[in-house]
Amino acid sequence: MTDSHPSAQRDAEYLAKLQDYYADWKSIPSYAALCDVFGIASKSWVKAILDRLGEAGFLERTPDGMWIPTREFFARPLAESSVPAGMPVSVSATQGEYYVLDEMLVDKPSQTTLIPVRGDSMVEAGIHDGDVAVVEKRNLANVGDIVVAIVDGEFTLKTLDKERGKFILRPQNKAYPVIRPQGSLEIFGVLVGLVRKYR
Amino acid sequence: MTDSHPSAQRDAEYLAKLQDYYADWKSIPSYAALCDVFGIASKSWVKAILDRLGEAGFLERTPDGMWIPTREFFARPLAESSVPAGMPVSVSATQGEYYVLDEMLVDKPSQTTLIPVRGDSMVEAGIHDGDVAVVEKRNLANVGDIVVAIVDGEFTLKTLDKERGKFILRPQNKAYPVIRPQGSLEIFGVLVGLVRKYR
DNA sequence: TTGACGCCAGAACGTCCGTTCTTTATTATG
DNA sequence: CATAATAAAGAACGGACGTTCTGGCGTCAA
Repeated sequence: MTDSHPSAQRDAEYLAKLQDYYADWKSIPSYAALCDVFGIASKSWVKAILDRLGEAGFLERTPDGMWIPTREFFARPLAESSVPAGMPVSVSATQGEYYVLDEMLVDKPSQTTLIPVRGDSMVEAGIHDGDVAVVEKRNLANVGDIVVAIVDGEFTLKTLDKERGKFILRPQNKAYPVIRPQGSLEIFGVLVGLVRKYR
Repeated sequence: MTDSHPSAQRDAEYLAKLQDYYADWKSIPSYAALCDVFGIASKSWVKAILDRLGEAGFLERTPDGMWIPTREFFARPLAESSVPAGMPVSVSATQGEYYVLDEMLVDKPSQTTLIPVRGDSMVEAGIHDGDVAVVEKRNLANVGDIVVAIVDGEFTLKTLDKERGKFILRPQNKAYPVIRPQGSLEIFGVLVGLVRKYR
């Protein structure tokens, strides 16, 4: 392992402040503005901090010299269930499991779309009204997949099943009927992820 | 409706180029660099373009005068459920939709962590074994929030409730008992989002 | 044919920015 | 107590940046 700077913990605080700032403004400001963000008074020290964060892999520079965030900048720790309350999360200790939510859920960005879920026909699969479905667009699916099908010109989210050699759409709520499409069944895509926002 | 400028079509091209640039570099460069991006030679015209994109709602300025993208800038294909069967949904894959999910679920990156859910004590709230909880770390929560509490040195995900003036942790599964902590209750964080990955 | 306007280039200017260097306070180390 | 490393402040400077103003085209209507 290469040298881990002695300023690792402090840099983690600075990184946290920068991440929060970026979440608000989607840009990395000037050194002068970063003085306020970091709560320090000298531009040269800000530069030193950014240089270290750059070496640590959280920031890059464009050919013009502008600071930009890297993929690591957006990653978040995936906790083990046994993590104690302390929570240091030092900069150099990044080799744990980190995840970017989009990368986790989206394999093929160009073929993935987000569809809000309406209704409660899939509650028994844990899919509620207001959830957002992450759907990979393709027209082939396997029995057991949850698919977005087009029935009567409307999207519908159901489990794909087979009955006497024909495809059917099975809701996960006993109050809803099984859909047995006459003729062909048009599949828009396959559910690959689900996202819910609280509050 | 206000006046729609005559330069609308050209501005759309400029916007597209800027979106592509932003997807690559995650920043909006200086006017001089934008001359190259847009393929024009005068900074003043770049400023005029950005001013119009700002008026159109695609860009904002920070208090320091720096240009930043707005939510409109990241227009992504969030389909309406009533969309008919045609479905182009061919938004170019180059757009900044890469970090949209993160942005949607995470307000304060530095205080947000991902915790895998184990067990089925919250199934009736649509939270299943294997889901990933997006948790904002703080020790204050309101009654009704779903919180990550620390009980016997282990994380547990429960709904926070109050009973006879004391906080209790209520599972959303009739097979599990309500937890009535003696003494104080240590709250690790509040559930702000949920993510599930299929297959 | 003449303005009026959209589109763009170029120059001028003051200010702010990033860099580097020097200096100071604080903390470890022995 | 001495020494060094760390953490930060501050000044100085050249250049880049954003802004504004002026001017040159092309085009379309009057």
